[in-house]
Amino acid sequence: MSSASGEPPDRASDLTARARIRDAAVACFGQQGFDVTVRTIAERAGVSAGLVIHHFGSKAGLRRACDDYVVGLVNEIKTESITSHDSRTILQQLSSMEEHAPLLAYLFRAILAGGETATALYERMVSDVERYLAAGEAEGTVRPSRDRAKRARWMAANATGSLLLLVTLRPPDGGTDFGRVIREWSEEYMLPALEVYTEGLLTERTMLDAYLMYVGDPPGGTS
Amino acid sequence: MSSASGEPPDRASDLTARARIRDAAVACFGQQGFDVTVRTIAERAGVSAGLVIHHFGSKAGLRRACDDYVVGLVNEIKTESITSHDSRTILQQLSSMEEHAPLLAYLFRAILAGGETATALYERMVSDVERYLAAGEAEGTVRPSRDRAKRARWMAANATGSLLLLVTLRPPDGGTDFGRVIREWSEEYMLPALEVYTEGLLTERTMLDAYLMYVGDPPGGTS
DNA sequence: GTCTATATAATGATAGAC
DNA sequence: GTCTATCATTATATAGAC
Repeated sequence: MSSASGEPPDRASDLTARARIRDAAVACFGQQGFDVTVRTIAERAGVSAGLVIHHFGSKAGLRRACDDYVVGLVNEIKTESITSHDSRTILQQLSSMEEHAPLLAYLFRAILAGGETATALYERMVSDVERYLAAGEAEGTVRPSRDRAKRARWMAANATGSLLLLVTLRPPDGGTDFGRVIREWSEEYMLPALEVYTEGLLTERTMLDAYLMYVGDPPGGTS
Repeated sequence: MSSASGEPPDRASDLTARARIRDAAVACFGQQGFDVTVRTIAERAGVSAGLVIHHFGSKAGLRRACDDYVVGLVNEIKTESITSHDSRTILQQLSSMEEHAPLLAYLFRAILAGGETATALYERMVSDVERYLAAGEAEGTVRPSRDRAKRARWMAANATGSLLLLVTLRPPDGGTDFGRVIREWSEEYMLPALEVYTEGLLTERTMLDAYLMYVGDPPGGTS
């Protein structure tokens, strides 16, 4: 089913200048944000600025191509890890692999910049969290919530947002080292998070009950 | 101690074009980020672009002036609320006042953009949270943490980060309505947060104990 | 396919009239 | 103090040679 002998394999077509430009763009966008110039990207890819436009039409076109490429890669990684029954969130999965650091950086730049792709990627993270919460509840390690979807959204927002904050507040000279950021994040927030998740934060139920009352839910359940 | 009768009051000097430009800049920066053009700001202030530069030297100078102005205002509000024994975090205090929406928007844009001012403002939020945690522990409503500073940092990061996320992900056509964002934030995250804070998330201590062991702390305390 | 040279547009900043 | 007109720079995008 392959071609005639002696021919190079088909996927070598992904090593053309077009692919090199795309890879360079993902790296540049991730490290320096979407304000990088086309010239910088071209230099990194070892081509001229004109060629970049020639292949992608415009800088916006290049951005779209990068979005598609990154989303596709994330999908691949997700699929792969699902079939291997890996029960970690997409963030954990990605951050655990050093080779995916550029991907992660791009992802966070995209979220930082807003827009449709950012929303889509974030929504995927939310549903990941919800799935793992459901699994935890099923096996009895996670207390059921009155609203699992909201809890998932809250936890995803906290994780993503606090990481976002680390990325933006520490302006690492000239380029974001995502491995470092993730390490810093887990070292800094693991203890307080586990503490509150295990033992709670408040000693009284008054605030929760007051809120439940306020939104019309009877406090204490039905029993 | 005042000047001769008939003169206009001194603080009228804050209503000059310079002040109008500064106010317009704070609003524009807050709504659209720091990429807004000087011309846009000038138009909003009702003056020419040249006058903006004339008063502030450069766009960077204008940015600095806005930073100083906003930090000053935040200080005022903080001082005011401290003397009135208001026990809310700076975020809560600011968000409760509709008239401060532009301030909040600017603050978050500054954090989003990174830099010294952002770090300073964020550190202030962190120490706010730590102070309120200490007060809660003192009056017995908050469970003491093994590391209060880290807990404060974690909670501040979650609150600020999740809000940041809302701001960036919902690209409100042409300008961020911070009142709406804050309302959405509290409606969305209040229940899951209170739930976890009151009842905890995990049913077992295994993860926490394993972590404490890992970092060298004996689980379960000293008794 | 790829490069060099150039057109075009936007923006920050300057100069000088009023 | 304020405006208009203009400059200088930078960046995207185009045109045409090779």
